[in-house]
Amino acid sequence: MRLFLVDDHPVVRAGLVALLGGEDDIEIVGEAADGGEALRGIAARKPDVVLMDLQLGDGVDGVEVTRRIRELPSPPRVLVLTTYESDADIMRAVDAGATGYLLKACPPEELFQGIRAAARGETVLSAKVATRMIERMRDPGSALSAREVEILELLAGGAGNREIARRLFITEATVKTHLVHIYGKLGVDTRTAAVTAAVERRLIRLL
Amino acid sequence: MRLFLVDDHPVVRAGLVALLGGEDDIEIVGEAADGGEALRGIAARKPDVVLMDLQLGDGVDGVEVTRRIRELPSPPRVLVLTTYESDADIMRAVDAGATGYLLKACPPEELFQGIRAAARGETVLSAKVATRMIERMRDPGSALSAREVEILELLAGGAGNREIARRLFITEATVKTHLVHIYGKLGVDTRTAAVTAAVERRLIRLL
DNA sequence: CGGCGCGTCAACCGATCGGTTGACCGCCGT
DNA sequence: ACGGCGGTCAACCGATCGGTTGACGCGCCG
Repeated sequence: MRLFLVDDHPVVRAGLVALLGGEDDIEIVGEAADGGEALRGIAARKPDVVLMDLQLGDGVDGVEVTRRIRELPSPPRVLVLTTYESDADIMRAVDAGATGYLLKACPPEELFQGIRAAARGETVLSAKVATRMIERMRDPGSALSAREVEILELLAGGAGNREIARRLFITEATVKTHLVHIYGKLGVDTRTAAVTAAVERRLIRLL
Repeated sequence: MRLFLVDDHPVVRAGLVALLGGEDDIEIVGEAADGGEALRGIAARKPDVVLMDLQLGDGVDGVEVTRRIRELPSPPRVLVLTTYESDADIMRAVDAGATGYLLKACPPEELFQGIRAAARGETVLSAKVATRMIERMRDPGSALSAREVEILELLAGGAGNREIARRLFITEATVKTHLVHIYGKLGVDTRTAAVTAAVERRLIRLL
């Protein structure tokens, strides 16, 4: 099987090469440190599976690169191998066409099996990632409404209830009602915690 | 020179072993995936330099492990090798006694030279980290103190003044004093705005 | 030596926030 | 047509926060 590596850390690429060198059925046909290199290399080397990090450093998002790869003619499977397990990252990666989602902290054997499974077209998730997903399924009510996200964005800017009310043309009372709902859905109990929780889940974006 | 690796990712450890295997003057005498393993291993193997990741996964902070290592009798140098370059991480690591701070994204050659420099007791910083530090120096007025950053991090977690006080073993009054200073330096006037401002300036990192 | 910045603490005040209860309206799906 | 959900508003209370003033000890640097 032909494998292509995309990771901005030389150390990680070297580690994958070293680890996978012992697996006879896996051949590493190329590496890339950023999105452009990845797309060019993959078009040229025609791998079966791409191992993709989501944090590519140069500001490029691995999710976008994944999407572009999947738009190629007869595209390879893309297996995400990254550090974090935020549900937003997982959802976005799957949405972009990723075949699986593994964590860098997983034991090497899980990685080997995951790559082989991905090559067969199977969906593969790290244990921690899988539990996260089903927890999310179980409570679909935790999705924030558009209005609540709007409130959250102003919240992140440091606005007080009064200012949020003014900017959204509603009363302070309504803002407080929304906040209580947001707290409930995010599992927090202060405005500041709500902001960080929302950022972690990529519900809102800073800057 | 005797080197010890601390990183919770098997892939990264394998990568370091592979990369450093080509350097004749560097011998890897041990590895650890978490804080406890690290302290036991280092006490037993007596390395000259420890390569330390700050994100150790099991909830343990690499900074704390670094501090403990430096409290050992005739401690090894600790060279931090991690993914991020937030001011908070850098300052806390240096404060804990780290000899240097390198980024995983740095070219291997920089890593090799860094390890050798650390063994000689020199302070070594990645280029990006160094620029960050001098930018800080140029405008000391707006630079937050280590203590203030510590407060900011708890703030970002949604902690109230009381909880911050409890966790830092100081009184609520002191926390409020710090907050006023932080507001002044960041040019904001609420706690939530302080968090977003700090994140944007990469003074702290979420998650 | 004398500042100066940092970190610590105290007491106080008004403003704001967190949380609750209860209510009304409009839209959507069964 | 009815129920459910999202969005709106109100009034209330205790808890917390924001901001101020004033104070003390410490280490660093000129």
